[in-house]
Amino acid sequence: MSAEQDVRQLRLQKLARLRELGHDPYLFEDFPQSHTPAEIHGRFADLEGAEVTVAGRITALRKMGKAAFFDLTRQGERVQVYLKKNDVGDTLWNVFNLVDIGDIVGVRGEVFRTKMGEVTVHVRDLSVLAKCLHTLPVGKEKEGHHWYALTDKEERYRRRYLDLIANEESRSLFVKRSRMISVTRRFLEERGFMEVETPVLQQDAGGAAARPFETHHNTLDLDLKLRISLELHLKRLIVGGFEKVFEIGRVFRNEGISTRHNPEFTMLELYQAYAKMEDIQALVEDLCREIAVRVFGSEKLEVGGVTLDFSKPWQRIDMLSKIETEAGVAPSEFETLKSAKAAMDRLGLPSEDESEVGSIIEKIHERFVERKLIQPTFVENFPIETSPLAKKHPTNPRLTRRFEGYMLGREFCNAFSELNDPIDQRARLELQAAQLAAGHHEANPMDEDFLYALEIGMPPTGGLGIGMDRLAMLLSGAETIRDVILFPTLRPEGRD
RNA sequence: GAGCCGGUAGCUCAGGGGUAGAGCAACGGCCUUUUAAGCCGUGGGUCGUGGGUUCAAUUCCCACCCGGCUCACCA
Repeated sequence: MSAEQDVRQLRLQKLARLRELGHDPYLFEDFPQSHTPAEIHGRFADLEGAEVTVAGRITALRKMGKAAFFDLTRQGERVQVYLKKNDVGDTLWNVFNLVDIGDIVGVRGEVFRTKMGEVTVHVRDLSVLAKCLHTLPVGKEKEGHHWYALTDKEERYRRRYLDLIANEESRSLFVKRSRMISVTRRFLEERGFMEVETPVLQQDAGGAAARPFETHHNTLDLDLKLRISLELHLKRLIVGGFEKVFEIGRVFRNEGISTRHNPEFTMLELYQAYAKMEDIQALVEDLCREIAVRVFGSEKLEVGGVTLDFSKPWQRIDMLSKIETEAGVAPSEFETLKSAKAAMDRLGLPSEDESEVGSIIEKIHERFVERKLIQPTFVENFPIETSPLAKKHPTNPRLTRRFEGYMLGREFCNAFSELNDPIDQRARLELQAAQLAAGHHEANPMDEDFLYALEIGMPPTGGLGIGMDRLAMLLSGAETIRDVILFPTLRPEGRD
């Protein structure tokens, strides 16, 4: 007996026998519970001898003739249950003998402590609430050491429900991710931000440098794209008079998949009227500290051997100055395309396809600076060519009032004082549209309605975008973005 | 897209040109305070898919599929 299909047949037979005994698991609609496993342990002094009800999945089963112990696991918490034939009678004993590891059961019984000292529920009644028809990869565990957990990454991603059952670290990571987003939402609401929802389906997807997914509306016979950012609609709302808005939503980018990229991911964007870049920096500092404290319990987080310190102001660095110290390229070398390409050649980076100084600056920054930004850091003064929606720097028209946030050598946010000059914005979008027409799939399309909105008048505004998956990854120490996305995008399993 | 690594029982893995092994899980038996429960016994595999070489391929070769990592892409 081992082929998984045989196990399934056998368990279906057990299910049939349960029904013959008048115990149909699928007739139960609820199971009120008096305590969680953690409460039973934590309040043992009060509960000893008292009756409790608790339900969960059976994750271990130790039968000993006419008695048995089993573990019930619920929401990552575990409690041991003891059952013996004399206490429950023949019928319930027969029911119990049709139970397997993986089944979901509810029990009623009194709390006691075993000879070995473990707090345990002594069963008087037991209800099978769902049969598990397959062998469950639960593994075993003692003193924090695990045996035989589900480790195959492909299986964990494709069948996340098994991963969540088998790997407590995975379960708790997704709880943390959820709390991060919850804390973020509350943080913004407390500061007067209003949450809004803007269209996912758009005729032209702009606001970021990315290639969109394409789809089609049948009735309208209209080709549509999935959004690549939230930016342009949120700024329309600032024009409309909402002064603090945010959206936490899915965006879609039709690009390669890697440990840091999933085609769909969760973006937070917020816009605050009458605020500038520095105000947004303070907000990011406050938000990260809030998340660190309220989700992870401290202003200082141990991640991958590093202590991330959110208790003090972040370091601010100038992009070009840092490139000079880390890569040895002087700001003056970025004055012409020719000298910038020469600098790239000197650093061993391919320069043939480069047509803009700004792009070269960012590539050198990514290659030589980014990975060194371990503690929370803001990089300021991005080149104008790669920042088509940001206000110009007041004294250097080749730079913008834009910054990105980094920690652990990775980017996680992007923000700027928003460009609200409709004439300048038109010129920059025309340049983008020309690049798009020339085959740069990631360039921004022209958006006449957005420009019309700016012509109505947008107050000076600070904006921010945070990749919430990236942030979850960084703060939790996850190795890949797939570990913080419940169902990451994978190729379909080949039926070959 | 390129390179490297991997895919063997439900899970975690070993093996290796001659019809495949372990632990856990499963099945049968014993066991009324166990906890990686224990003891005795049993079954379980298209070795990712398809070709090729060979008397013989799970093993060697080629192609493909899926995954992982690194790089590229991500202005």
